[in-house]
Amino acid sequence: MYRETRSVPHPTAINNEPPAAVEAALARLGRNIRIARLRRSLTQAQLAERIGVSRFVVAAMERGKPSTGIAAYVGALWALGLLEDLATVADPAGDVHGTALERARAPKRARRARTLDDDF
Amino acid sequence: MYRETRSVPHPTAINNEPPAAVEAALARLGRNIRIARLRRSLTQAQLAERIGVSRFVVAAMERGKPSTGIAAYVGALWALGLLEDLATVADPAGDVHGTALERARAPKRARRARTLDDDF
DNA sequence: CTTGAATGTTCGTTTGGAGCAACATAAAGC
DNA sequence: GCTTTATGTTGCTCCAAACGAACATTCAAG
Repeated sequence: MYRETRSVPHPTAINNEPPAAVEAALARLGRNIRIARLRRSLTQAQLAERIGVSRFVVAAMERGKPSTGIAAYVGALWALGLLEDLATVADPAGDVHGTALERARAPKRARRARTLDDDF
Repeated sequence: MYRETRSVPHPTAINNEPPAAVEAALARLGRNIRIARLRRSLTQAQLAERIGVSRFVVAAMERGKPSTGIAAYVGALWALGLLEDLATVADPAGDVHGTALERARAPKRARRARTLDDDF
């Protein structure tokens, strides 16, 4: 019997009540996208057309809506010529924890690390 | 009549067939998240629990699935201690187009810019 | 090598996201 | 001021994302 994770139907927690830090990050990202759009004198509808979604999705993104698909966000960055900014996100080269702690390992699967490495 | 945007039922284009650049960016982001997770010796299920989703969502993210909600991705960065990497994305301060071309404007709404500024 | 755990994969069910419409509001430009 | 147009908001329909379960596969550690 084997509980995969927990028992939630579909109302995903992360979408309904994201951690404050996540919510703040999304809000800022949305604001940034909005500013970039306005600087380029694009309407929500125009940006939406370039991305291939409705204007409501653009509006939702600019409010930092958590449940909107990531493709819309990345598509917006792409349409605004800001896609390169994503390259540094979670980049292994800049991952302090990684480069410092790993040092010659590259496991393809995780393994129980019940050591004192419980960094949380 | 008033056509808001165009007539697509729901199978959003951006999710089904993202531009190659977008697809590549998502694939890389997924790989980066996976590497960061493995470096921290976390299983997909463990990371999923921290985020508040099922392990399948984590697996989907690591494959760069476009239609997965952005909250899951940002939540993963958060759970991995990499949230700060998002701060620079679409940051107005680093937006070349903006800082150079704007120079003293902050419109709250877009307006027809039919000039030769059609940067696309 | 053996074994157990992590990951991949598929299926059915449920719920919410995305599209569209219609209208309200507000700001930009005259 | 007035007009135009971008943006906000609500309600509806439809489809896919997320869940859970069960099983196959593949790696890691002993």
